[in-house]
Amino acid sequence: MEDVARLAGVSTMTVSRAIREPAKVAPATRARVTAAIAKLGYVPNLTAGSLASQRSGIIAAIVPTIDNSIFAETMRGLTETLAAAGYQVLLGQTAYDESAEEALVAAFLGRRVDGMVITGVKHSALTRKRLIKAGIPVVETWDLTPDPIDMVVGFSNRDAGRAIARYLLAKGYLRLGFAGGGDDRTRSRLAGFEAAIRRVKGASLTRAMLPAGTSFRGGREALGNLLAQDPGLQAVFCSNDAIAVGALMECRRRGIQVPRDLAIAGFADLDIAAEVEPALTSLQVRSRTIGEEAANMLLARLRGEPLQATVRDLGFMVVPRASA
Amino acid sequence: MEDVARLAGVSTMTVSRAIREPAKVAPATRARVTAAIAKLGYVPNLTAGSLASQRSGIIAAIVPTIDNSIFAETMRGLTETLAAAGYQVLLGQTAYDESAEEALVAAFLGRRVDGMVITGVKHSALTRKRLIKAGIPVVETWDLTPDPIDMVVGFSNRDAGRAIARYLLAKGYLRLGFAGGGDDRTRSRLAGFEAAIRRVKGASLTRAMLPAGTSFRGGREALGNLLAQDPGLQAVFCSNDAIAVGALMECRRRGIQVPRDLAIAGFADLDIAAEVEPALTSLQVRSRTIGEEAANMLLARLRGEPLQATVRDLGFMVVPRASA
DNA sequence: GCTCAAACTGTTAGCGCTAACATTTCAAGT
DNA sequence: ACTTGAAATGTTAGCGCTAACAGTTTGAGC
Repeated sequence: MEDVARLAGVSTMTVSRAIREPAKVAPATRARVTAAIAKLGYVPNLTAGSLASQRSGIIAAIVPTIDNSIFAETMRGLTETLAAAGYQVLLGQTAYDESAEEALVAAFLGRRVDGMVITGVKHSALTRKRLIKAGIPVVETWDLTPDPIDMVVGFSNRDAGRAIARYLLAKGYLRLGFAGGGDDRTRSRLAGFEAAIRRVKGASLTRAMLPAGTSFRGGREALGNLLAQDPGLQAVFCSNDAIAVGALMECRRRGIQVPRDLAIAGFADLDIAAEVEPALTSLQVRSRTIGEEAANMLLARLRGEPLQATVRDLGFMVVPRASA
Repeated sequence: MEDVARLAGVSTMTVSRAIREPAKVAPATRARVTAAIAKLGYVPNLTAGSLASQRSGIIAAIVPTIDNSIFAETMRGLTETLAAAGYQVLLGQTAYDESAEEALVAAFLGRRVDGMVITGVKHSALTRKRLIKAGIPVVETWDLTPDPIDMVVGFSNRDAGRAIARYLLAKGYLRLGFAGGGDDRTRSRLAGFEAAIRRVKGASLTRAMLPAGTSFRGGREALGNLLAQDPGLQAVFCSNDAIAVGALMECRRRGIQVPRDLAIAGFADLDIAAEVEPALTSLQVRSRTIGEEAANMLLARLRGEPLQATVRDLGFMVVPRASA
């Protein structure tokens, strides 16, 4: 930076300003600085800048996995909205492992990120404590809780499970199955699904629990598992669309007609849901909006604006298609 | 850090050492420091540490998109291997946009990342220049070039296209189609595919180019497009499995039997390829290994070890299944 | 008890930048 | 010419940590 300053005939402070607040530097000076930067190929050291300014310009985002495109749209919404405000997103994956989450949070806080977006509302006590102590804005996503660490944007997984159950029951399916992974949000969906079924006389529930994070293959296996438990099964709710597509493919392989012999419903309404044959009934959540809203809540807090609400419910919608 | 030092009755330097090189601190001292850290909830400021040590402990990775799970396995291999060596991965997405790539590279270099992994071998002149000037280890991936910025690990997309063409031609299919996006690697695959077809008398090629980054829906549309151009088409090579699955679904919808009426082959051998019905013939690339090898090459260079080779060809394999 | 190297701990001087305040410049108003 | 205040630029003092070296302690060997 000193080299640039010398070449442009100004002080380093003016170079710093020319880069970060061009409006505060006279046009002629700015031009000289810009030319010097280009000539020397100077790349400002953001690490030093962060240390001096106490702002990193980085928002950390933690998702279980990016394999599963469920979270991809959320990340896209988040990244784009934050990028427009000059922030960069640092992405971490937990692989549905609480201790990995703990380590990630610690590492991110060590980098003095300006804010954090974290999937889910269930975290270890230590993670919660650290986040609260850090005093940075934190947005939890993809679920709801009356008691967020700081802010939360998402939808009620429990209500979503209940809605799918009611939809299937209303269609006359009574012997229902559930296939899904073991993460916290899936369990909430299952709880809602089960609660709605319990209220209907004659309705039954068969479960096939999969490891968290499974997809197509898991769906195929789960279908076999469910049919082994209850050969008279009428409809299956899969806790994500990848599992549902796997189940659909297994039906095809076994000659089971969907939805005539067995109805299948998915969750998250991924691209693929509308494209498979038969098209998949699914529960649409506003994945991208979750990311955008998380970004907006973060930005509002970073700007010091008072927040309207710390809990933001974006809802969901059952999307009926051919499969159920 | 000073608070911790005071509470433990040592200097800040000893605290620093207790954290980073515990072996160099006497067990009793270490215990006192650890206790003080726990008591105060101290989180070291890695930004300051990076500035002082001139090492960030961060490796940047740039992929076109994480939507498409093609790169997910590579990222997993990379992240896990680097994490074991104490490095963290900072992920950036370009959305197949060269100027976005340029901006990302600049931002990452500003953070003084210790190394960079970047998808593909075609980059803007400015990006190349900056990376070379930065003097950090750089690994290009998912393709090959005799002239890498620094190192490259992947496979020949051109040869891969050629291999698929030969496979289909050997099966007796002569009227071939190609569906794929407009990125550099896809173009290489197409070039190889076309070159192999040209050498066979009577063989023909019909193309449907899609925007880079399309998936299921793009595959369906491309199939319609191809059949409109050549109703007598015998086999289609899709430049990734998502497109191929889309094409497969469109066939089902149109009552086209695969592979009897039309054969379909994909690329990348994603999980889904083996699970759809009929199972998808695909070209397997060692996605995870690419990530692991990229990490190992980076680490070797960071440790100052002499490198065996700067170009690493991991090859590929045609995986015949039911669809072609 | 004494030597001496190894093991441990402390001191000093930045890393490259920016916040906060200080100073200079300059155009407009009198 | 002379004030005046806004605009432009400069100066000073760190941000929180670590490299490099200096100093101190320890214990094995004689």
